[in-house]
Amino acid sequence: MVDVAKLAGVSQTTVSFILSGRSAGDDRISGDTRARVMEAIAQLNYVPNQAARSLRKQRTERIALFIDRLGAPYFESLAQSLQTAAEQRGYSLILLVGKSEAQQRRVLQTLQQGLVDGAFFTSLRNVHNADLSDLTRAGVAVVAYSNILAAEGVDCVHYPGLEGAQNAVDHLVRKGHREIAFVGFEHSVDDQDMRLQGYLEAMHRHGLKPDTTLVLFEDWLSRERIYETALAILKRPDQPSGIISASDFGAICTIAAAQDLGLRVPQDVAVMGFGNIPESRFVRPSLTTVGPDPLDFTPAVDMLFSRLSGNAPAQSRTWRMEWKLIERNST
Amino acid sequence: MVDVAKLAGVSQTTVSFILSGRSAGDDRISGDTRARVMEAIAQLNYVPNQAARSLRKQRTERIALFIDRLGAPYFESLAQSLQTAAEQRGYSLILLVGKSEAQQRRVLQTLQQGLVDGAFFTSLRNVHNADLSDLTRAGVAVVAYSNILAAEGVDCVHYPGLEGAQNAVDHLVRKGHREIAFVGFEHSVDDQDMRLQGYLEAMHRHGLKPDTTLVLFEDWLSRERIYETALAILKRPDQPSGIISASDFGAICTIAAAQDLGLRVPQDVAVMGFGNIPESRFVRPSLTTVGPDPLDFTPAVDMLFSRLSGNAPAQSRTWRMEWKLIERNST
DNA sequence: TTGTACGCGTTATCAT
DNA sequence: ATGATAACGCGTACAA
Repeated sequence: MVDVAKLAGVSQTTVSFILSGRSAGDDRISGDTRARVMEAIAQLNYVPNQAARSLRKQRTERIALFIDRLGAPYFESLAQSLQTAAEQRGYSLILLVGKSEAQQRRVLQTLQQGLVDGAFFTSLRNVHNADLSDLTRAGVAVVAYSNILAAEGVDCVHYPGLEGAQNAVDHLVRKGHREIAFVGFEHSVDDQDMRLQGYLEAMHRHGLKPDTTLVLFEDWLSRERIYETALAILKRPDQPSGIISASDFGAICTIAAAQDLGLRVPQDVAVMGFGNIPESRFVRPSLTTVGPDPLDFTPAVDMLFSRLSGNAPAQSRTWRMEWKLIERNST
Repeated sequence: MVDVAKLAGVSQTTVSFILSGRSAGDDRISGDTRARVMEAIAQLNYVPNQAARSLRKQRTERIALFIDRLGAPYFESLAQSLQTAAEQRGYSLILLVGKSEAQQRRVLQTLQQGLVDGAFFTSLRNVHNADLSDLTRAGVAVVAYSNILAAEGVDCVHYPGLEGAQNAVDHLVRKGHREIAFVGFEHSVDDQDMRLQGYLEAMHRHGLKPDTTLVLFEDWLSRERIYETALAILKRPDQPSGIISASDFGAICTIAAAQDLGLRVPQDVAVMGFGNIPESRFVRPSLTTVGPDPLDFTPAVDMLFSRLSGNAPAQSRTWRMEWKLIERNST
């Protein structure tokens, strides 16, 4: 910046003023000076240094979206919404990925160190209330996609896992099924997801015997593992006639397993999933699923930016997503 | 840091020394002082400020992976490799997403402003040689996944799109097909991808008439659009008996379109894709595809880190990926 | 309309 | 074994 100033024959202050944009509607800098400075900037290929700017302004003008894996389409539209909203407000979006506990803790630490002004957490196993409080205390705006996380000043997105699973069971019962299996994943002590509970309650209500298989959360990420699990279930003597998979991902692998055993879907076994991911419309048979439709995260994004601009209440707010049962050809 | 120093009764310099880890094998700091400082840090919940550290050290100890969309599984394992390698070396990984030209340019700018020390570019339409040169000039280590990008000091990952497409055609011809269509996407002037060229050359070699449909690059991201495109092709009077889709994504939608028209895959129409994404194994029929197997990006990751540590040659290096034809049940 | 001077929170050099 | 001091590059209150 000093070099630019020197070349333009002005002081560094003037350059800074021009770049900070505060001179935009201002009458501070003369058109002539301005032109000379811009010229010098172009000539020297100058770009302001973010670290210095952040240090001085005490904000980064960046936000982060924290996910546990790439390649999961459910949060793709959230990322899009966040990025669009961020750009409109002069922020930029970065994505942070953490799968293992160690990775997630490392990411939390970089967040603490002031990497961004605001962060959006998707449902992550190793992030706890205390972590979120630490962040808000450090002045970071936080929104979390979770049914159980709760911390002062942290806004939450809730999702109807309980009701969704109940609807799924009701749907299959309506279709005449009585042996309905549930394939989900093990949660930690706290069952934040509630899909398993919804399944159990609905089965009980219908007087049906529950039949649950829970894979490890880590394995939930692996198509191979779910395929094998489905295969095992479908080979049992008491083979169910309906399978509810806790994710569309899993449901698709389950359909593959069924077909490989010579079973027709939905005639011999009905399969449904959760999430309404784009893929669910383009597998054959297309997948009956419980999920958002359309997938619009705007309210959640707005919560984050209202916190960033400081006009959000001190207490937490909640936005509850809606999930519908979308009937297609797999049930 | 001053607060910590005060509480521990030492100078700020000492605290810095302890935190920078330089005292590790050193006899500089006495065990006693060290303990007092750590105690104070814990008590005050102190975390060092990244912006200040970056400003002073002139490096961020961060690297970035630049992709054009979430939810595309092809680069998931690259992200994993990068993150693992980064953590081993004390770096952290952030993901940058840019789909539209405007977004990609904005991301390039934040990169220029010193967001990271090194960046890995996946094949992006609006990033050009000049952009990469600008970055290297700014001291950023750059590796690019691209067949045509080339800039001094930028390492590249090449992929065999040409040969891959030729193999695809050969495979279908061997299976007895003569009407083979290619569904790809429009590239900019420069055809960096080479899959179209490979298809054309192989068709010519076999004395077959090419039949290509190119969707807009933007539409390539949309399953709906590719589904419709496939539908249109399969409804033509001169319906092809084999379709090569430039991505597994597209191939899966093509299979759906075929099945919706009552066509059996592969008996009535054979379909194949590119990429060998995990999903390709778990759709039914499973997908014949041309792609890496296993998907191992280690050499590319090593190139980036050797640049970061400064022991890389000034000129560019190249690593050429291998793609195999993986025959499954869709052909 | 422009310039001077200071501080943001670190690390690094040097002196003690 | 520890401390004083000077940058790193920028934004802004205040003076001119």
